[in-house]
Formats: sequence, C-alpha cells, structure tokens
Amino acid sequence: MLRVLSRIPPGHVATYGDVARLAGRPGAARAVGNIMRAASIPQLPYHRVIAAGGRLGGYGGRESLKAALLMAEGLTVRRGRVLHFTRHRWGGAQATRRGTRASKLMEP
DNA sequence: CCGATGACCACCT
DNA sequence: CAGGTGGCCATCG
Repeated sequence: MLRVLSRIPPGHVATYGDVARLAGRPGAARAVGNIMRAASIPQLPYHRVIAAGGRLGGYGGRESLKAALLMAEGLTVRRGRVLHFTRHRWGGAQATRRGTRASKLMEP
C-alpha cells in the first residue's frame, strides 16, 4: 500500500483506484484516501495520487496547492482536472504500446 | 471487536 | 454533464 505510493515516478500520477489495485486491494480506493489523510508518512508524493478520470480529488482542502505541485511535475491541470491524464498516468504511457501490462513491471 | 468516517469508484438515471 | 446509489477498505474512537 504505502510502498506503492512511494513508487510513483515523478512526472506521473496514479488514481486512488490504481494504487489500491496495485496494492492488491481493488476497490479499496477509499481506504487509500484515508491512508493519505492519516498520513503516517508525510514525505510521500501524495500530490501524485489523484481521483479517477483525471480529477484532482482532495488534498486536505488545498486542492489548488495539489494542482500547483502537479504542474511543477510537468503536468497540466485545468478546471480541476489533469489534461492528457491518460498520458501521464502511471503505466498509462507504457500500456499504450503492445499488450505491455504495467502491473507486472512495477509491483514485484 | 464493533461502528462510524471518508483525500473514492463504477454504474445508472 | 449533473446527481443518486451501492460497495469496498484502512483508521480511529
């Protein structure tokens, strides 16, 4: 779970659902959110975790800050959403070419 | 241990 | 696109 969060590459983002799935708990997207909120390890790139569909999701209320951080990572956020989300999505870019499944590449 | 929350998600209307 | 519904789960009291 947390280990997955720490593995999100800079310049890329993952949805709560994705993280949950990669952690082996599909459907635990909600729980993932709680983990961040609880923030046992505040040094993790929480801002790289966004809601499904490229929406920002929450960030302790400061979603503007989250957007800023994402922009700093090279992404483009507009009207509360990440543009070209699928391209910056963790595993999204790789998955585009041939059946390259991202799941096996990143979660040993 | 149990119940209540909530930075969520997918599906349907 | 907006709004409602049911489900799944880790934390906290």
